[in-house]
Amino acid sequence: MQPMTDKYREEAYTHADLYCIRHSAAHIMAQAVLDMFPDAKIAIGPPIEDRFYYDFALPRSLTPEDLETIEARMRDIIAGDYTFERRVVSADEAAAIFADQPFKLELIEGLKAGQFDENGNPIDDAPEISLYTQDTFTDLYRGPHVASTADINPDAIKLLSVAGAYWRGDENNPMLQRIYGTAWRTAEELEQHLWRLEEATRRDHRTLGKQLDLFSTNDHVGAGLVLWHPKGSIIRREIEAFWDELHDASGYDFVYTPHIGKSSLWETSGHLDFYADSMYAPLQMDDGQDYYLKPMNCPFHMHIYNSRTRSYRDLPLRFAERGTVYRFERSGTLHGLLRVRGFTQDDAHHFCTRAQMPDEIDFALDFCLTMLRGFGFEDFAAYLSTRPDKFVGGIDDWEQAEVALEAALHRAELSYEVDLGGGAFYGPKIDLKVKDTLGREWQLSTIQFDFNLPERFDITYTGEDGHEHRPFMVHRALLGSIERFFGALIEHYAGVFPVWLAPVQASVIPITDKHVAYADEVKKRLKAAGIRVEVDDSGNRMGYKIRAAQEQKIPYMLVVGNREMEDGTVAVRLRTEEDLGAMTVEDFIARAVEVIEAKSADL
RNA sequence: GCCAACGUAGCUCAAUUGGCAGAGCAAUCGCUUCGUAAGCGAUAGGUUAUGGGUUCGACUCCCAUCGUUGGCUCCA
Repeated sequence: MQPMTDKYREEAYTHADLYCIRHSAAHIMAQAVLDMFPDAKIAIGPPIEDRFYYDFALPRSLTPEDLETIEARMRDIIAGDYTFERRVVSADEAAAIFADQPFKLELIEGLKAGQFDENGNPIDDAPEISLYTQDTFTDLYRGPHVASTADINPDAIKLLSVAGAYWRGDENNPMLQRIYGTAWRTAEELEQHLWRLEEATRRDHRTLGKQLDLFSTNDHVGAGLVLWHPKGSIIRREIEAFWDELHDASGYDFVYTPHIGKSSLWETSGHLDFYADSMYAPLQMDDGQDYYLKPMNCPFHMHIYNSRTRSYRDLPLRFAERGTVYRFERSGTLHGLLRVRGFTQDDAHHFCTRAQMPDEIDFALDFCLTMLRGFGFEDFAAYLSTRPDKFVGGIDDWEQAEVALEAALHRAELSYEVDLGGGAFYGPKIDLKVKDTLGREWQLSTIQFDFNLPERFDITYTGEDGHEHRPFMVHRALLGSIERFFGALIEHYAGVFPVWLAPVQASVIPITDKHVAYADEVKKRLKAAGIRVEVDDSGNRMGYKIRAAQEQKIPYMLVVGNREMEDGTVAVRLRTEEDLGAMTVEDFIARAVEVIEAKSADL
């Protein structure tokens, strides 16, 4: 279980040929853009995961047609078989070469001072300045490149999109135009990559949410505020029922707290100091008080803790709540269910003594994995974030907490990356991401120490020694937000939910109107067994009804005609297109109930 | 918030240079009563996101607002 840092990852990629291919492709693209816009100012153009980009300041906005032109020009340059020639120069020489390229001059200054490299990443030492030239284009780059432009496969490159990006990632800087492209060794690899992109589109939870009638948002309600439709709500209720069941079995106390609280509460918690910008504006009432919609549940839980004296005998104490919180996220950041303004955190706060703390973390991580595995996620990526430069609390507490987090990761046999100094100012944390069937990572769970709020709310317990002590407090969210989790779940399953989550589990399909009464009878019996079932009594033919059920990804289609009516059976067709033939209603119920109770992925 | 694109029927999309807003699916009503992914016909459905402007005339051009999308920034 080796920790793998970002730096290590980047190193590994640097030496791979795809890194060279993409970086070289970026340079070729920059040359193509300069051919088209001789006055263009070029910024940076690094390879990134699966792709590359280059940023430009251009006299006008690029259009999708421009991308085609640029791509065609890139193929010409590739066909030209121009060598990538490396040259080491002094900073002054470099400055002379890039005299009319202000972004490059800034980078050269950075290289000279040893502040950041040619991609704008922070570095320690001043490296030598090397240039690469192909044909008419020269760029700053440490290397390596492919030998010649002809080493790029013209059938394995594609420009993907154009987007705005701030120079050096700082929103106070000018906005540049960024062209994203992708480059691979072979046309097959490119094809595969494009297929993955299409597959991601096919699984898009926003599209599926509409098709399956799961949820919507609405101009009249407000951006980032989700309406859960009946079918989406069924899934949510199943998620929540499972969540309740596990929490009940694991020593949690359930709590409920209000949606708003007085300004003084958020002053005490510090939220108004740090996060006022992303909180909804206050409700100003006649009592002279300002009330705020809650951006977090913690302050309320603090007050529940503080509502009486606590003994070490009470600890560990675990308050759990699915609390709906509101954050006024910047408009440009909203995205389907994944980034919204009103969402339900599956929150819990653990309070424990110093001695209990390591076990408490073990417990929290185990619990987390149990829950996520229950939803069919098997592949996890863990991230440990440690103490930043600015922090509150004692260094000893931080160190013990970090040790406990790391030990829990080892015990759970999770590989993880360490983000040194990446923790929040109030405590170190573990973030857990799940990988879906396409290998994409979804940030869901977090287990996070807090050395700030216990202090601010002055929470204590009476120890064995009769004195007051400060408990350790841990925030913990497993699914993160129910909305975001739902989005991830939709995409993970591509809307083809396991039976226990499927909004409609069985569709009874009468072949003609004569069979509707029997279909209703079947429905009644299935319903009594707790199966979510509907009868398709539309005037359509059987084939049409099957198609309709198939499109709604309903797991079981129960066809009933004369034969079934006489025998008291149903003809079972699965959404996998497998035909199980006729079986008695009791047999079907037994099978379905077993699958549902086991939360099985199979039908 | 920033850059860019977009917003037409419940859904997916058309509509020539500014000149009568249309199709498929879904819905409704008929006909059909059918054996494992779309039977036939008819009807209805619109202040073209909202508000303003230019014009004889605006879905089309301009401005503002709201929303969506791709990114950037942010994400307690």
